[in-house]
Amino acid sequence: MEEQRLSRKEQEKLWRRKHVLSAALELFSKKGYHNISMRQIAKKAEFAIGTLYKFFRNKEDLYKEIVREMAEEYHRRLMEPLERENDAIAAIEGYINAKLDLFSDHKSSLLLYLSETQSPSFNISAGLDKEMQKLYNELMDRLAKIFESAIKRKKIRKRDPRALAISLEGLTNSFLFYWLEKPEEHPFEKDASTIAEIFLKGVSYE
Amino acid sequence: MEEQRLSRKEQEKLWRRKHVLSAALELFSKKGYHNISMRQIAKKAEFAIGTLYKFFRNKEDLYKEIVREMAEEYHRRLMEPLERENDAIAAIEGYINAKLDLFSDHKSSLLLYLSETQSPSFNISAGLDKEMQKLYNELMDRLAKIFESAIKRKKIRKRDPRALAISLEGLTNSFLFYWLEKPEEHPFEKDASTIAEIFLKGVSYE
Amino acid sequence: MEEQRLSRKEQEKLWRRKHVLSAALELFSKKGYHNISMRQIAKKAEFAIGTLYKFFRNKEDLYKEIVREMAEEYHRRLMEPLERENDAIAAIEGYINAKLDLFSDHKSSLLLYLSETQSPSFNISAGLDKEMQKLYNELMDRLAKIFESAIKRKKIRKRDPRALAISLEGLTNSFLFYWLEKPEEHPFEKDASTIAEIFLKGVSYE
Amino acid sequence: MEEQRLSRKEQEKLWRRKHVLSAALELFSKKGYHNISMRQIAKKAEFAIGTLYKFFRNKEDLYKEIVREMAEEYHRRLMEPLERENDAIAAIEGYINAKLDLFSDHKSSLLLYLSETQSPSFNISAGLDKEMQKLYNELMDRLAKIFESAIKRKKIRKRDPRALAISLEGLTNSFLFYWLEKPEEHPFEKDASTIAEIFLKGVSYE
DNA sequence: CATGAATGAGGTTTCATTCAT
DNA sequence: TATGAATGAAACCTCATTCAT
Repeated sequence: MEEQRLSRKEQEKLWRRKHVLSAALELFSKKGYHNISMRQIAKKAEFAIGTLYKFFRNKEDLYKEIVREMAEEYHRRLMEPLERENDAIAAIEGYINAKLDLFSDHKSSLLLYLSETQSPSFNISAGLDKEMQKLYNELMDRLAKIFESAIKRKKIRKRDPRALAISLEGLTNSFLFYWLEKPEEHPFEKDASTIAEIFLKGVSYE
Repeated sequence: MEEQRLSRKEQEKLWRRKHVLSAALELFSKKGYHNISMRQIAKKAEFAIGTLYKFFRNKEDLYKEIVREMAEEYHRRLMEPLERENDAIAAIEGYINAKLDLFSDHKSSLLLYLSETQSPSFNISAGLDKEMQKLYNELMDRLAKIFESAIKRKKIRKRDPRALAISLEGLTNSFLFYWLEKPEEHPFEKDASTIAEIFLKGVSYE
Repeated sequence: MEEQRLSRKEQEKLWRRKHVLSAALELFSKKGYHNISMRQIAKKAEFAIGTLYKFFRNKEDLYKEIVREMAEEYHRRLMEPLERENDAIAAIEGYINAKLDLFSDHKSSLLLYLSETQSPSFNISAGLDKEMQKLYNELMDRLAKIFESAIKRKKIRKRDPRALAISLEGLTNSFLFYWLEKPEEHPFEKDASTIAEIFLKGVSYE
Repeated sequence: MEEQRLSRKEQEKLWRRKHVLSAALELFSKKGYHNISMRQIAKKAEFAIGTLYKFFRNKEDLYKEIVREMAEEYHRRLMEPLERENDAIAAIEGYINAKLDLFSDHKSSLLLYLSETQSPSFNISAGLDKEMQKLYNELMDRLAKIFESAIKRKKIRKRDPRALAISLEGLTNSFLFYWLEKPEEHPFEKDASTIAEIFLKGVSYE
C-alpha cells in the first residue's frame, strides 16, 4: 500500500540496495568484515565501487545496515512464536524451533550476528550497540514475562524469570553452536525437542 | 627450581616477551585484531616496532601466541576442579566457580578467547583451530565422564552425558556473559550458586 | 589499423603504462633496482603509488616488464639486419651498425639489459632468465648460421661458427662499452666501421 | 719482515678482517649485495654484528673493500704475464691463460667484479670508480704498449694499439662468459688456445 | 673489547574513498 | 546517474646501525 508511493526509480534503488546488502552479507559471513574489500563486494553485487557509495556512506555503514537487518529479521522470527502462542510451554517450544530454523537457514551469517550481539566491545558497529541491545532486551523481557506467567500458573517451578530466560538462551545457543561446528556428530537427537526436553524437564514441576 | 637453568638474559627476554603479549592482549581484547596496529602494540609495550619482531615472526604469530596462552590458562583453571573433586556435584560447583573467577579476572580477554573457540570460521588463527578444539574437547569429555558416573550412581537423572556437558557450558556462558555486559544489574544473586542451583535442580533426581 | 580496436580508454591506459615503464627504466638504469623505491618511481611518473599497482602486480613485475620489453626491442633491432641482408659481410656490418645505434639510443638502459643477459645468477628476474636466454640464443644461432654459410662460400676463413659469433659479440660489446664509458676519447674512428674492419680483417681470407 | 712490526693483536685483527671479507665475498657473489644482510655475514664469519663494525665503518665500506681487494688480485694476476714476457705473442698468450685461470678460480665472485668494472653507474661502490678505472686503464695501457711494440717489430698488423687492447678484452670476456654460463657445452676446445688462436690469427701478418 | 638486543627509518603493498568523465 | 581510475594514508615488516652490558 504505502510503498505505492515510491516511484519506480525509488523502488529500483531500494531493490539494488538490497542486492548489495545480500552480496555483502554472503562475503562478510564467510570471511569477516576485515577480509572483504569494497572491490569484492562491488564485483559480487555487479555494481561499480562508486555505486556502492551512493547507497551507503562508507564500508562501516554498509556493514551496520547488514547487521541491523539481520538483527531485525532474527528478532521478528524469534518473537513471533512468543507472541503467537498463549501456552508458555508451546511458546518456548516454538521459540526453540524458530531458533533452530534460523540457525539452519543462516548458518554462516549467524556468526556475524553473534559476534555483534555477544561482544559489542570490539566490533565495527559502534553506535549499533544500543539498537541491538534494545532488541535483545525486548526478547529477553518477553521470555521473562512468559516464564513469570507460567510460574504463576504453576506450570514451572518458582525461579527468577530473568534467570530462566538467560538459561534458555544459553541452552539453545550452546546446542546450536555445537551442531553448527560439528554437523556430522549425532550423539543425540539433533532437533529442537532435545533442547526443549532438557530445559523443560529441568524447570518443570514433576 | 627448573627455571634456575635459564640465564638472567633468557629470563629477561622471557619477561619482555610476556610484557609484549600482555600489552597486545589488552589492546586486542579492547578493539580486536584488525583494529590494532603493530605500532600501537609497540607503543603500549614501550618497545620499538622492530623489537616486537625479535619476539614474534609477525603480527599473526603474536596473536596466536596470545590466544594459545589464554586457552591454556583457561583450560588449566577449568580442568582443575573437575580433576580434583571426586564428587560429581562438587566438581560441577567447582567448575562453575572456576569459570566465574576466570570471567572476573579476565573480563575483556575472554571475548577474544570466545571469538576463537566459538567461531573458528573467520578468525585469524588458522592452524590454531585444532589445538583449541582439542583443549575444548578434552574439557567437554571430562565433563561428560563426570556426568556419566553421576548418572550411574543415580546422582542425576539419566540423560545423554554429552548433552549435559553442552547444557552446562551454555548455562554458564550465558550467565557469565550477561553479568559481563551488565555489571550493574542484580535481578538475582550474581554468583556461581545461582547457576549451580539452576543446573543441578534441573538435572537432579528429586 | 588493428589498434583501432582498442577503445580510447584502453589506449590511454596503455600509454600511461608505458609512461610508468619509461620513468622506472630511467631510474633503474641510473641507480639500479634496489636503490629505487616505488615512491620514487611514482613521483617521477607523476602518479600516486597506488596507481603503479594498477599497472603492475608489484615492483618485481614492473622491473621484469622493463627488462622484457627492452630485450624484445634489442632483439628485434639486432635481428633485423641479420635477416634482411643476404650477403654475410653486409649482414655483419648491418648488425654492428644496429648495435651501435642501439647503444647510442639507449645508453643507460643498456647496462640494465646487460646485467640481465650476462649475469643471470643474482638478478631479480628469476624466471625471466629462460626467456632472455632464448632470445640471446636465437641471435647467436642466427649469427652462427651466417658465418657457416660464409665459410662455405669461402668468404671467411674456416673456424667454428659459434666461436665466431661469440667473438663478434665480444668485440662489439667491448668497443661499445668503451665508447659508452668514455664518450670523450677518440683514439680512433668511433663508428661501426672500426669494429667491422677489425673483425672482418681478422676472419677473412686475405 | 715488515709485518713483524705488527703486534700479535694487530696481526689477529688483520686476520679476522680477512676472514670477514672472505665470508662476505662468498655470500655477496652468490646473492648480490642487496640480498645479503649484515646478520648473515656476521653469522657466516662467526662474529657478532657489532664486531663487523669494528672492522668496517658500514656495509658499503665492507663491500668496497671486497671489490678493491678483488680488483687488486685480478690486476696483479693479469699484469704479471704482461710484465714477465718479453715476446708480445707470449705475453698475450700468458694474459689469456691468466684470465682463464682467474675465471676458473673465482667463477662467482667474478660477476661481482664485472658488475663493478663494467657498469660503474649503478653500483654500490661510489667513489671506487676512480681506483678501479685506474687499475683497468693501467692494464689496457700495458696491453696497448705491447701491441705497439709488436706492430713496430712487424709481429702483428698495423692497427691502433688501443683498439687492439679493447678487442682482446672483448674476445676474452665473451668467451669466458660463455663458458661460465654454459659449463656443459663444448662446441670447440674450451681453453685459452682457442681464444689466442682466433685473436692472433686475426691480427697477425700472414 | 666483543656482543647482540634494541632501534626506527624507510621499504613494499593494500584499500577505502573521491571525483572527473 | 553510474563508473572505476586515481589517490595516498597507513598497514606490515626488514635491516643497517648503535650502544649498554
